[in-house]
Amino acid sequence: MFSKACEYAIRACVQVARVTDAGHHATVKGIAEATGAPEAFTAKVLQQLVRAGLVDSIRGRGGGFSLSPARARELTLLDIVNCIDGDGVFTRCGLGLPHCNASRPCPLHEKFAEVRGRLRMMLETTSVRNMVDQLGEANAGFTGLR
Amino acid sequence: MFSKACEYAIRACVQVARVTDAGHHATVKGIAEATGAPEAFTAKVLQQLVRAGLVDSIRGRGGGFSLSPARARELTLLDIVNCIDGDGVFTRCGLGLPHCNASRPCPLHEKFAEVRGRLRMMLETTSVRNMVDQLGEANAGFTGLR
DNA sequence: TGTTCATCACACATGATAATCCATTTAAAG
DNA sequence: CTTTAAATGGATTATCATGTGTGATGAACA
Repeated sequence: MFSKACEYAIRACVQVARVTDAGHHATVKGIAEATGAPEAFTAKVLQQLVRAGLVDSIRGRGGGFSLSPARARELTLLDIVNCIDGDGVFTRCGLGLPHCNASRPCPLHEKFAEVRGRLRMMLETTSVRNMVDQLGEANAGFTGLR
Repeated sequence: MFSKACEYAIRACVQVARVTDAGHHATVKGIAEATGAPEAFTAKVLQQLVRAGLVDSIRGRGGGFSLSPARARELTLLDIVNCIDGDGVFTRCGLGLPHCNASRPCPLHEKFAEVRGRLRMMLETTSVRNMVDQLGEANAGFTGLR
């Protein structure tokens, strides 16, 4: 469905928000451990998120990544997916036909559009904050999910 | 969403059914041209479908691939997707968490399950025959869709 | 019986994604 | 001012999906 990079990005954002809530900056090392993602690759993905302005970073000792409560409330999974994977998941023809569109639909076009619309809606209405809330106290480390 | 191989497989099945309806056997060359897929790769995908028993093939001169009307009515897109891509699309965690399941769900689990269920339902209720009917007379070559 | 047209099987090549490595920059702490 | 901890950026490698090539096999036809 999504690329690995995108999956790591979503997990990372949730973890960054959690750590920010706890009053610290999140380091690549800590994020990678908590989310079960490779450290170097996580760093790459985080860079993309920072460059796009989705999360903040502070360099140097004591630095790390952060996501303010206000931003975590605004930032949706759709934003993250769009940032890493682009909008291909929502726009590309399900059968891979390059010239398929509303006016010249492939036999699956309508049904696919409906499913993808739901996916998009689901991502658009789910904020990073929602994810953190869902996690709750039970999964103290996120690690528990692995 | 699906692999290229899977997209080609679905397109190929539709074309095979069309040609069978017209009373011929479908050749790799013809299928590849009609569906706009690379010939050698199409051949490979068709082999998988044949081995799995989803379509029939006859070797030698005058041979090719066929899909009887009865089979085309039974054969669903879900069968094809399962044959080529497996069931990962429907079972894998949306965030890529290996230990995510119903009893230990990730924050997105429920919502994802709902969307994937719809996708699955959509594929399960769409037969190759349905696809051929949708195409209709207007797109005589399938090629028109490209 | 040999030529031709077709699938079949397997090896090979290419390209994109995933993952790693290393040097550089930045900033706090000692 | 040196050490240490951290992000950043570029280059490199690994893995896998995608795509190609080549020979073998089978069946019809002349």
